[in-house]
Amino acid sequence: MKYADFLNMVDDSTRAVCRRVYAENKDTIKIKKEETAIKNLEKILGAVFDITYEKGFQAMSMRDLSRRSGLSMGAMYPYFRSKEELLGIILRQGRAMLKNVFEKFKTGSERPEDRLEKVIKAHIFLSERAKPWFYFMFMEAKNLSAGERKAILESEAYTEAVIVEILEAGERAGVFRKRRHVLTASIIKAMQQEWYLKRWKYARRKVTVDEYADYVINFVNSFCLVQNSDMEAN
Amino acid sequence: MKYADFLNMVDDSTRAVCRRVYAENKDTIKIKKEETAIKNLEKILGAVFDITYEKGFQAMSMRDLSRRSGLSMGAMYPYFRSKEELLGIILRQGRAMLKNVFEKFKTGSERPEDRLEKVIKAHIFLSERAKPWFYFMFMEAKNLSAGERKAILESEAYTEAVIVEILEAGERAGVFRKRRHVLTASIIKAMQQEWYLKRWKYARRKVTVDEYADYVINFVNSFCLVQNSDMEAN
DNA sequence: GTCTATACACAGATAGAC
DNA sequence: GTCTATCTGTGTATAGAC
Repeated sequence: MKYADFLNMVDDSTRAVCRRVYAENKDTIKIKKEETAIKNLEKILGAVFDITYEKGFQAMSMRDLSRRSGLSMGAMYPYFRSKEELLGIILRQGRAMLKNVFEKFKTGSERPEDRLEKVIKAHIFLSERAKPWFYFMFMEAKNLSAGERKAILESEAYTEAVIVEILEAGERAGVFRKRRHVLTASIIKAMQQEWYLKRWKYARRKVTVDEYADYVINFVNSFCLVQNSDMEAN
Repeated sequence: MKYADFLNMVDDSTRAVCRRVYAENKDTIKIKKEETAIKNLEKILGAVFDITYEKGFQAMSMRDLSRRSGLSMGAMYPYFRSKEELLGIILRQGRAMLKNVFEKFKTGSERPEDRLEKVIKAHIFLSERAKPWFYFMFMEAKNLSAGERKAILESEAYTEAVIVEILEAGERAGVFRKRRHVLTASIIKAMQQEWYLKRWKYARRKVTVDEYADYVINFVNSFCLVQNSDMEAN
């Protein structure tokens, strides 16, 4: 699977995501006209990601956000009751995106080595497609209320458990070596995170997401596969 | 090399670090008595790390810091001119710790595979010894002034370059495979970061730093070392 | 050296005109 | 729906007593 294939399988365009955000928060968003709401949500969320990437969510003032989004303070607040609620909306949506993709890609193939590759790549490709969301979720996860924090941890545990399950199935099937699968899964997640946490590095070096994903798969297979026949360099 | 061996080779106890912080900032710190200064620096830095781990440096108010450190506002400010300068002092010291350890461990052994192991482990062990410093440096690196930001990037590039150099030497010596060494080095760094970014996870699972470091070395060697089957094929 | 009290800028949030 | 003007709390930093 290549990134181009992935894009054909999911619709996580900015517009589509904002439409979902609107639909799922209709009770708190005070704007009635859907088109207006989606258009402004795009401006607001885009501005949040830009500013947050530069200096973090805490350091972003609502005046910063107003300036960058092109909306006045009075025009923004009908979209959320408080800055903290805005944070919650973004994190909830981000988790939902990740979970949806995992549900879609964790099944289907029969061979464990194919399932592993699909799940790892799906995560990396989604983080490429929705880079600002992933960067945001990681960086702002620490500033959360108890409830939000719990949700993040559960989301982390879930994606890790999916990988562990695949590794165990592969060991039973005799294609993966006996390892400490929980540790392996953690390290795989670290490799995936690297992609969206150090976005500037790979952009500057002109490493594509397909190259990176293939490199990770190769790295993981060297360690996990029983017969180590990765003759293909890179 | 085990963590216990590492601890015998470096002195990065809280006290020793605070002594160095005082020595290197004597021009801006207004306290004359060294003992008083070091004692209070320990309180201040400890409180900064505690609060920052919970909610980030930006969200930490100076009143928070005063309460947690046990010093009044008036008693803290002689140690730094502003909150931003406090940030700078911590980051500068953290970079120096990392650089010192790298300089110490990157040479010595002759065989590239031993050098690689030593450098990887030294980084992980230092991050264990000085966990709050590393977590802090990673999480707060984004909120920096231009000068500080540049220094962080150079520090990143330096540690990566050391690893790349070892991988290249190993390839020339015929012990490491031909790979995209820059990508490998990036991924190794991601594995190292995992240890101090997800400290709670490994603490809860009772994974020791020696276990983690050995697992990483094993993972990396699977990918990098020329295998017996390869040599037979040649 | 360390304290308390305070200056004053800026934060998040809202009211009310249009 | 969107604007400007404004309320009120909290932030960083300092002055001056002890």
